[in-house]
Amino acid sequence: MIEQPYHHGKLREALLERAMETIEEAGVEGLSLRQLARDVNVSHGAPAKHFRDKQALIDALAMAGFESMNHRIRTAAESSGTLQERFVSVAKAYVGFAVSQPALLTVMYSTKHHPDSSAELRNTGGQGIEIAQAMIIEAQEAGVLAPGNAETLALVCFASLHGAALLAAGKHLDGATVDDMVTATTDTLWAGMAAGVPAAQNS
Amino acid sequence: MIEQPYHHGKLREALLERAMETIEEAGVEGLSLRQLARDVNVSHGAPAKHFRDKQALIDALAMAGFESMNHRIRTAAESSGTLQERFVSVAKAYVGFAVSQPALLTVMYSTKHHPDSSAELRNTGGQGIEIAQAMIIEAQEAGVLAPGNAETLALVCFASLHGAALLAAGKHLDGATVDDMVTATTDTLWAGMAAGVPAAQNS
DNA sequence: AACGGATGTAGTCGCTGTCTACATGGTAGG
DNA sequence: CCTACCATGTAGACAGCGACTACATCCGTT
Repeated sequence: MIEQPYHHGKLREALLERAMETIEEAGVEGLSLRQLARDVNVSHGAPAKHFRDKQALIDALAMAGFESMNHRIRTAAESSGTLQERFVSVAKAYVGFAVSQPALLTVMYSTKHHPDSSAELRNTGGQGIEIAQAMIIEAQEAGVLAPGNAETLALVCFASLHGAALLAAGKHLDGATVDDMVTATTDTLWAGMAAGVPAAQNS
Repeated sequence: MIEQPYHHGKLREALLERAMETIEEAGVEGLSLRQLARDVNVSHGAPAKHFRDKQALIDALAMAGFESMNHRIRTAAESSGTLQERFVSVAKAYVGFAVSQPALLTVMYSTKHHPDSSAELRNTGGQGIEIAQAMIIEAQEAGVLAPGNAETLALVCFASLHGAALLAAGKHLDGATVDDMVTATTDTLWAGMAAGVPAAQNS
């Protein structure tokens, strides 16, 4: 019989790890602090010493999710190939993350975070857009894409892929494959950005 | 003093109406059957006679949401103007709905509906895509848009606007206006669909 | 007028998040 | 060395929740 030490030692990490598993199995609303405590063999009040709130734990999950996501996006952005190929790479990285951890993505973009966490989350969550924006600017300067407001275009690309990711994560894509969906989205967006907006060009 | 009749009479509708208000004020997780019962002056067990479950009530909310949304989209699709103008109209109708009732939209696209409700919801929720698809086919036949898989393209458009809607609803658009966002998205998508996918054309 | 189903009430159960008081154990200062 | 402190864990309590049950009331049918 192994004696459990009075202090767990790495309770915070253990809670986060187990919580990650739980939300993917049962969703956020299936997450219970008490059950979580039972899962890691600790009293029901112990988690409160590391997360003042249930929401605080969820915020920490979201934060970890953004960091993991940003890492995947960044490595995809640094891949080799043409600008368009790297653009597609980033898109697939994002949607791939979303599909692999759909519940986490929902938590990350949930509206109700603690005020203090919210600022930090917003900051960390915006990095994906910045990377997309940098790629668009680079393509515009290279003449591959038509001129245009890169900030807005990056937001459009991000939003579009975000939508595709959420639909894929929620299994709302009827017949289409996730990969087909991403390819079609990036192709259409890239073609649209390459062509530019006709109305703006006529004036 | 007005005597309350023993039977409420329209309890189901009253519950749905109040629940709509509540989720927009406090989110789905802020919705409590007991509080709801108190709000409409009935006992805490009364709602169970109309919704076996809390989830059943939420499913009913989602269903009502889709019907309301479909109505808005359909009227927008029947507006006058060029195909592109009608396309933008539909997009604005969708995003407008999303922004006006963000919590409801979240509920509508939530993953965990009852199995029986799920089929009905999926059916009702797909109408928006069908409308988009019909418009794209019409534009392709008119030669305004390049040929291409209309079903996939409709899904791409829907997903993109869905993403924009969710970001807008969740206040994740930093500086950009919702209207700017929709305009930029539809412009880019339309231009992309008009140009077609170069890779496919080269072969 | 009597029956029976639909609707609402009241009580209970186990579960939850949060709060409190207390126990434990590592660590730094005298 | 030991003592005081603070972070960490335990144990108990509380109100609120969803769901279930037994019972009350109303209303349409026959």
